[in-house]
Amino acid sequence: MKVLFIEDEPVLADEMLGYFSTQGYLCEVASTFSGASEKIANYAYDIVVVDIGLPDGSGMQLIPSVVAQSNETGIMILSAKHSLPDKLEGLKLGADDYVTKPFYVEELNARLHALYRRKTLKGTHQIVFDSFVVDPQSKTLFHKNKEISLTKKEYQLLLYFIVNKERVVSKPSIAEHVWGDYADQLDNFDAVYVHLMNLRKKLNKASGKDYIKTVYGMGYRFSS
Amino acid sequence: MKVLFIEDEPVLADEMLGYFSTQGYLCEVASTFSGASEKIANYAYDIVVVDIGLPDGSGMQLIPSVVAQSNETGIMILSAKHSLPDKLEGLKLGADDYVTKPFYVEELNARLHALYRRKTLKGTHQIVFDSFVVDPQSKTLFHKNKEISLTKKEYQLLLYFIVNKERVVSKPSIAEHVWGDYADQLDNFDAVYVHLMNLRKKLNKASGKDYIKTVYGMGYRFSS
DNA sequence: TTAATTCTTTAGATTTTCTTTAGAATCAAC
DNA sequence: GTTGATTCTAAAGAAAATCTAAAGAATTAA
Repeated sequence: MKVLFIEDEPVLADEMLGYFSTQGYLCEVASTFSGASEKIANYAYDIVVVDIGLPDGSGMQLIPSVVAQSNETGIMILSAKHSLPDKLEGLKLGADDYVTKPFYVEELNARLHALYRRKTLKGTHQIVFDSFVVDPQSKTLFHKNKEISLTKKEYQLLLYFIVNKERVVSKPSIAEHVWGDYADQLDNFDAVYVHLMNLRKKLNKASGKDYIKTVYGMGYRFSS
Repeated sequence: MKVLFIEDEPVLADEMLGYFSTQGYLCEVASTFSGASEKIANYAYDIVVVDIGLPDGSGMQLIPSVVAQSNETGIMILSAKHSLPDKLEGLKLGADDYVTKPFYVEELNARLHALYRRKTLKGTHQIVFDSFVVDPQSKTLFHKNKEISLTKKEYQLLLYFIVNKERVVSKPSIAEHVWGDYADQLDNFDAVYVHLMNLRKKLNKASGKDYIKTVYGMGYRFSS
């Protein structure tokens, strides 16, 4: 689970980072409004924990941008006890829950867990391109209501192509994003080739169209 | 919505009663452990709000009896700020959420609303899929009026599949939801496998159909 | 045109994941 | 406590996915 903590108090930020890292969360911290904005715009998080009181702006204003980015991301508000109107306002803006400062990290942990569970149950957000539909929930691909079974690697490849639609992506960057840290262990790009071709064939077979075009010497471009 | 407030402080009890009555709730108050026990045993509530600190016993001990009475009833704990262990204990016993004293009634209101929504989603009466019927009350499964005996784990598995019908659920999420906090203690997923296969066989034997399909590398999908 | 590079395709080896079975440990009812 | 049912562990075999390798095709650059 990937969590972004937006908190300007270094002591509290450190405590949360320390605790939740050991709990197996993938943690990131932003200490300013602008820093948080940038992270929200560029990365996807399962949960964003936002402190309302920030030095350079109200965390409240961050909530809509999180919602806009992905409504699968859970939003947890941290706020001082006496600012109830803030909390209610936050919930209205799309936050899912809030915890009052001061609090025990264990309590926040319990709430984050509950929030995550609730969120993962929902999220029927689907990605559409041409006559294809990708359902991230079930990690399946449909073409005109017919399911096209993809292997894990093929699915990840497809997602990376969709994210970079109409752009040329190089093999090294594909390797890095689909294979992650283990990309170096691949002696060559044979595996990339093979999975790419398999995905290409499946898409072609279902639709009769070539979605993945080769850009010789550069990489591949996915376009509809 | 019918709510039982278990609270011994008259001032707070009055405040809640006054506020929630105007909000259109059907409210009842119990100020002692014994009084609360009696009400729980004899009436059905949508939500029970229970204060942990009561003069003649811990509200904690009331939780199991509420759960036993009906697992459709939502349970909200009220507790002092410094009694975190109590709260966690309460959640383990089956409570759904908690609010720390002191609190604003608006906050409690927001939480009760959220809790109610969550609870009513869960479906109460009987769950039907194909020629199967699940009766959550008695926790039994029927196929064309013939009872199919399920073990506890198999029943929980089935329920989790039904909730996530037509979606792929991963083994880790199955482990988390069926085995709960103890999921980590399972060294591997052998147990998940075994119970899953047993359930699959029972469903298949009764109906001749395969309801649980394997999605290689992803998990399983339950579909009718 | 030719050589070098990059890409495609295929087949089989390797690894991972799933199924099945059997028996040990645990739990619950008597 | 004893018994029976349930749950968990372990291990072996099956199935699927992934990777490797190698040969042929396409593209580019000299």
